[in-house]
Amino acid sequence: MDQGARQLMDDTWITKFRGLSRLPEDIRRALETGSEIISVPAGTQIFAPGQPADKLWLLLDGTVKVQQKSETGRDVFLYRVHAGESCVLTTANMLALEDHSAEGTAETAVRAVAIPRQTFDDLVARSPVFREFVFTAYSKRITDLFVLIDDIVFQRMDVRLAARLLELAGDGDTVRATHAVLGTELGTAREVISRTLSEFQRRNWIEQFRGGVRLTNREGLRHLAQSAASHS
Amino acid sequence: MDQGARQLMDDTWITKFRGLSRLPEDIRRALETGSEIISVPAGTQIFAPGQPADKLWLLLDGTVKVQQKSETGRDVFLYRVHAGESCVLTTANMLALEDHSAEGTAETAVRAVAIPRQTFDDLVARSPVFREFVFTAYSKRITDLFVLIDDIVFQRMDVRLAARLLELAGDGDTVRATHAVLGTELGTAREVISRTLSEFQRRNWIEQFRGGVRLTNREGLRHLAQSAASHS
DNA sequence: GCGGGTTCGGTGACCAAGTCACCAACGCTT
DNA sequence: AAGCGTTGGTGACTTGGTCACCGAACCCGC
Repeated sequence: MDQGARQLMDDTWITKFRGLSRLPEDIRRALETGSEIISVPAGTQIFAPGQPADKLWLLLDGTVKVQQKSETGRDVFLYRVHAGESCVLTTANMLALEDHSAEGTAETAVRAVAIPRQTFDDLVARSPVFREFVFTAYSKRITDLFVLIDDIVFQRMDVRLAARLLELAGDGDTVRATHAVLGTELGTAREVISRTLSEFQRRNWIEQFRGGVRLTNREGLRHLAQSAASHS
Repeated sequence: MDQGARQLMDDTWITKFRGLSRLPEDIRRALETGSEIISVPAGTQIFAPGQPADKLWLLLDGTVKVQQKSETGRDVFLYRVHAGESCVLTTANMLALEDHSAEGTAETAVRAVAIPRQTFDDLVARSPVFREFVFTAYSKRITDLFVLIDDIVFQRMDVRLAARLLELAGDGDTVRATHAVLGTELGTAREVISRTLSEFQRRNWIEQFRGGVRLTNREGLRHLAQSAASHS
C-alpha cells in the first residue's frame, strides 16, 4: 500500500477503538507508522495451533470466529471478535506459549490493523493508555468465557438457541447457518438443534429453509431468551 | 513486618516464580521494595464482585479457588490458583472493569506477594521480562478455560470425576470434600456425584466416609480418567 | 448423655439432552 | 438424468440434571 493511501486511513482508524482514542499524539503516531492494514477474504485462518502468529490484530471490519479444536474432532465455539475489538489471543501465540488448540477464522471478509510484536511491546512499555487497552481486552475475553461457561452449565438449550438466533440475525430477519454449524456454536449436537428448531417452527416463531432460518416472530424468541434462569 | 524479616524473605520469594527469575537486578529490587507479603487464613475472600481489588497477588503458599457466582444461586468452579502462580483476574478488578461475577476464596491458609497497582504499572512499563510474565499468566488462564469448556461439553461425568479425585488427592489417598462441593467443582448436581461415587465404590476404587473419599485403587480411577474421549 | 436442628448422603421418578443408526430430500456436478 | 455429497428428520436408547423426599450422621447446648 502506498504512503498516500496509508496516510489517509491512518487519520481515521484509531477512532474505531474506544480505548485508543485517548492516546497521546506521539504514541498514536508510533502505532500508525509501526503497524499495517491488511485485508483477508472470508474463510481465512487467522491463527491456528502450531502456527505461531507474530502480530496483534485489531479488527476494522468483519468478524472472526474463535473455536476450540477438540481431540474428538468436534469443535466448540468460544467467542466472536467484532469490528472495534482486538484479537488478544494472538498474543498468546506471540509468546510461543504451550500450544493451545484454538483456531481463529475470518467469518466474513476482514480488514484489520496488524501490530507486529515489536511495535506491540514498545507501545505497552511506553503508554499507560495502550496498556489499559490491552489488559481490558484480555479481561473482557476472560469474563466472556466465564459467562459462556455459566451458560453452558445452567441454561437450557432452547433458551440459548433462541438467544443465538436473535444475535446472529442482527437487524435482518434471516440467519444463514446449517443445523450442524448452530450445533458447534452452542456446543451441542445437530440433532438437538433440529429438534429445537422444529419446536420453534411449530410455535410459528421461525420458518426453516435449507441452510438457514427466517425469524417470523422475534417476540416469541426474545421472550424465551430472556426467561433466562427463571424456569421456563 | 519489620525491615529485617522482610529482607530475609525478599532474598528468596522471587525464585518461586519461574517467569520472574530472569528479572534484572534493578527491576527485582523495585519489585521487592514496592510490594508486600501478606498472609490470610483459609476461607478469606480474596476478591469478589463489586469489591474492587487494587493489588495483584502472587501466591507463595496455599491455593485460591475461583468460582463463578451464578444468578441462580449455584456456583461453578472455574480454576484454582496454586503456589507459584499469579491471580491475574484481580487485574481485571484493578481496571474497575464492568463487574464480572467471579469470586476468589482462599482454600487453605495463603501467603502471597501483593503488588499494588502503581508498582505493577511501573514494572510492566519498565521490564520486558515482567511483561512477558504477566501476559503469559493471562494466556495460561485463557487456555485453561478453553480446556475446561472442552471438558464440560465433551467429557463424561465419570471420567471427569475420576480425574478430579486423583487431582484433589495429590500424593495422599484421601479427598476431603462433600458431594455438594464436588458437584460445584464439576458444574453438576450433588445427586450425580452421589450416583457416580456409588458406582466407583461398587468397583472397589474408593471407600466413602462422611465428608470425604479414600482412594483404594488409583489404577482403576486413572484408567478411566485417561480413557478421555475414547468411548468408555 | 439426650433432644433437636443442621448437614450430608441416598433414592426413585421424571425430564432434558447427547448419541447412534439410518434414511429422505435437496442441489450440484458431470 | 444420474450420481454423489450435504443437509435435515426421526426413533430408540443412554447419560445427565431436577425434584421431592427421607434417613443417618454430626454438632451443640443443656
